[in-house]
Amino acid sequence: MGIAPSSRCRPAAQFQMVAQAKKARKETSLDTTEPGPEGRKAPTRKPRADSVRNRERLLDTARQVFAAGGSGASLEAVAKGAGVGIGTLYRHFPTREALFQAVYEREVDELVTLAETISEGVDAVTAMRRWLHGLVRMVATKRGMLTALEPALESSQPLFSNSTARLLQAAGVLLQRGVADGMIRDDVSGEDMMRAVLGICYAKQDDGWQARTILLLDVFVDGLASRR
Amino acid sequence: MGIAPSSRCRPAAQFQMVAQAKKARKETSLDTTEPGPEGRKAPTRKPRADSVRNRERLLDTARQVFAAGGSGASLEAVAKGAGVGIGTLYRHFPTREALFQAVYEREVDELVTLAETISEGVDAVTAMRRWLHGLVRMVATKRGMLTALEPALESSQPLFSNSTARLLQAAGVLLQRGVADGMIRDDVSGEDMMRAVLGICYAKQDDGWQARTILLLDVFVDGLASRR
DNA sequence: TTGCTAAACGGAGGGACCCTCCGTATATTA
DNA sequence: TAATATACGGAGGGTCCCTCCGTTTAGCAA
Repeated sequence: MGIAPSSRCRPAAQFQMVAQAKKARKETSLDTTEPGPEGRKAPTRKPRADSVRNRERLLDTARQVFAAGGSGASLEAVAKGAGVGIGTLYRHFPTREALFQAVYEREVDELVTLAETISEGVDAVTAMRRWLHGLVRMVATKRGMLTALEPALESSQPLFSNSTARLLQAAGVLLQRGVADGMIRDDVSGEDMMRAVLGICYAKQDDGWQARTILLLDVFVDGLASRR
Repeated sequence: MGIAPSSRCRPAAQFQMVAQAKKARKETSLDTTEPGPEGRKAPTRKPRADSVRNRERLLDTARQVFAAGGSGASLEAVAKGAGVGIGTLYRHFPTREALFQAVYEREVDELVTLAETISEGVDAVTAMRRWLHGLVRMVATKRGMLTALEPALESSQPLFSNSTARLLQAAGVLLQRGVADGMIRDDVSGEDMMRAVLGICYAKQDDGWQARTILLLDVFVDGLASRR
């Protein structure tokens, strides 16, 4: 019910999370090509098949559950939907954030790809505008996406996740193009911009939502493009 | 954790709230000069002293608790802090929102007053810029304020609260001045603007927060001021 | 003052979730 | 096939939500 679909908060849990966040890390980055900084002692076993399968199921289910119910959706519902115990869910994704991150990594990928392809043969401001329109369209389609992008703005994590960094960088590149051409002011960073953009995207998605949001983003881009 | 300090959501509670929202109304508007549309039958009793006192205490405590912990803060903490039972809290403020609304009505008052006084003798765009800077300063001071303003963007309520309406109107008036002078585009409503502005104000409040936010709002205002 | 009674109080209680812990089950490997 | 490193599941303790109802008390009239 918050400003996003149902979204937000999670009362006092955050205090425990602080303590917990550390021992998380490990399992989350299962796919980052990281053969191990320390030379593995034993020639580690192959990961168990059921583990891999469950992880996949959890991700699939989480995607659906979050899309339907916002980030506030129950983790227990995700576990049940995936047909695994709650313990299994927590083992794979020690924090709520870890799960989000894993689920929506792909969404971010789409955005990054879009940023790369969209700027072909148009001026920087137009490219920026198109990218943001694309972003709105994607957010409109998959309501969970905003939730996923939210952590991109969290400065709490010491060094943000891979996909966050890539997202911010994609924004930064688009900005830079404009700056280089003298079409966009140079005092706004990719992070700044994404904060404003995602902020504008929040809010209840009622009828005219998409059109209004695009208008507001255009206004913002106009502001970016106004030299002063 | 959310984008706001701790903020947001309230898992599944919202379902019950739907059913509950109706019987709320009444007590909340205790101070709106409303002598009663229907002629009172019996010459109603004077409200009990303890009731008035408790209501006041709850508001005071809630102000502090929300400021410290965001809107996600426990209502039970508020009740305990005020030295009353949880039941008493719920009798006075049947929904979480009712409590917010009552607590922050005054904050909105400040904003509205600011909007009225700030536009003395300056052009419309400058007035708008100053008002937004003032808003950021206020948000920075009282962290709970954003939480309070959030419902301003909820289109869920059939007709929004009094203070919400006044806030949006204040924004609208500032906009109109600029439109009349031809300095501000005419296709953005007060509601649109507040959505963008409050959206931009969200996000973790880390060190450079205030300065960055002001920059982003300036960019937005530049966008508003660019005729096209 | 004293009683009466409407109004207000408080907190137990049933639910939903959160996250942890640990005994049990099983996929890999030898 | 046996040994064992891994993974599984869910009970359990905790927080918070909101409702319900027996108890207390402030206003008012006698």
